[in-house]
Amino acid sequence: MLNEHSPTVSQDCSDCPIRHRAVCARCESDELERLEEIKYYRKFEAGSHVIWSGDRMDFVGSVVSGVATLTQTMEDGRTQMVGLLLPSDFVGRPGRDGAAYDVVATTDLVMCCFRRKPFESMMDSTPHIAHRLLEMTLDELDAAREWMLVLGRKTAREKIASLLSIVGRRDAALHLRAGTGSVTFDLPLTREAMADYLGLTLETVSRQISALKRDGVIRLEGKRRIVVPDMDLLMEEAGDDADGGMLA
Amino acid sequence: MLNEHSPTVSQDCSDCPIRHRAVCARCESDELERLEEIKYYRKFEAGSHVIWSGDRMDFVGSVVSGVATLTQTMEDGRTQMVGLLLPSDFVGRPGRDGAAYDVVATTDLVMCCFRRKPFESMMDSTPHIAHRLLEMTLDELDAAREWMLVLGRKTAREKIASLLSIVGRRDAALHLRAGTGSVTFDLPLTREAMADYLGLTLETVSRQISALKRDGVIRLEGKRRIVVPDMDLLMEEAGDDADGGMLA
DNA sequence: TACAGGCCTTGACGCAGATCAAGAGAGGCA
DNA sequence: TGCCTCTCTTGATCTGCGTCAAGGCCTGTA
Repeated sequence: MLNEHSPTVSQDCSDCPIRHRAVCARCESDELERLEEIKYYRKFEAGSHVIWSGDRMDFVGSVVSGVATLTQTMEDGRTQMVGLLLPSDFVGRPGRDGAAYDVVATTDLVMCCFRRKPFESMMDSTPHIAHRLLEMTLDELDAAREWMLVLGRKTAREKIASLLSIVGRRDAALHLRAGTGSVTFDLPLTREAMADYLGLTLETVSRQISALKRDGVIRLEGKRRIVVPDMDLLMEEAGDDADGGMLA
Repeated sequence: MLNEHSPTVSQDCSDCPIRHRAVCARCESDELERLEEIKYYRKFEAGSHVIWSGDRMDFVGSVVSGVATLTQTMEDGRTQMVGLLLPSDFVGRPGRDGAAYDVVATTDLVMCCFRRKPFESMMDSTPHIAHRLLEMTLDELDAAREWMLVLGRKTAREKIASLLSIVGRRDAALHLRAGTGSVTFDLPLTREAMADYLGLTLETVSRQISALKRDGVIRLEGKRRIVVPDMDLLMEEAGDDADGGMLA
């Protein structure tokens, strides 16, 4: 839309990195062929808007690579992130014309898109897609509720630890590594974006990250790469039970 | 379960008060007949648990009348409400064995229940149910995200106003009254439950309600009945645009 | 080499809301 | 009638985080 530099990319579903986690995960090969006919790839540069809140939304799609955020903004400028979109996450709401939130690429982003109307009719005809979408939506609802606990009841330190543990676990799951012991991952968010996620100010985020570093809970390699020597310790700092939250 | 006084109630779907809003809203009469065969009513007394977090969940269902809450509790006792279940709302997660949250009746409650397994197979065979459930889940996700903004970025006064405006609008929608001008409704929550919903303490809730009363934004008839002389004013106090949130 | 613009860190101070504490209503029950 | 319990209100004080402000680091540009 706004971004003129959105070349399309051509790729085959069979070697798609999110083939088994995205909305198409349950599709049989014939269903996949039909999807393949209506899909197209779009690239977004870091910082660009994928969707503007209130705009008409004529496509839905999956994040293939990169990270995007879902944010709400109040009239006076206060903003709250309400979703963090990582590879395999679904964007868009079938059955609704307008977008309810801003979607912004925080890194370079590749999305696998479908025009909304054809996708909606495919949903009606192929239960595997509708079923998978329901499952993913229920997972997102769980994640949102987990986040309500973070926003409503956790301290600033616990909030930071919660964010790191969630991203760490998602990253571990994506790369099929164990979600315990030492974990290293990129956190592709500015301090301000983290603050918007956690309902904090960027100064408080900075202070608490420094404190966790000082206490040996995390190490930084550069500004954005996080090393967690002991994932269990981090989760304890997050105030979660040892068996963690309910992210898929 | 815990409540020994759970007599079943017999009722016909055709004069069910939530017939056109619940998970069965889209069902044709033959589908309704099949649902009617596997449904049963349960009553819960105010204060009793409908479901305990972590327990095996062998039924799903709809709230027919009354109010229930969905809450999470941390090990040290901090609790956050993550859902407010009003008539027509769906309880339970098809495809998952264990309950993720506590469900507690805050008033006397009537639920229309289905055993989980039969319901799941009906979902597979009747797309109207699965489709409606997806739609309701997407609405709930929107409501949860709306609530994340409330929890993360709003002041105590705005939080109270937001809660009142959401319950007021839901109540107006249920009784098919206009959602503007003067509105009166029951708020069947204790100050503590409101605090758990809003990420506040009960003292702050009490103080802010007194302040809104003092400023003429609301009036109380008894402790639980709220009169909102001007719904637009309340929504302004909530920090929402005049056209409000996105609750269905 | 110098300068500008992002992004991040750290310090000082203030305030919204938490905490601690006391007491008032309003049933329910003997 | 009196007592108990549950819920709510209000006051006094404390504190975690926000706000304001200054400066450091890194990258890109000339």
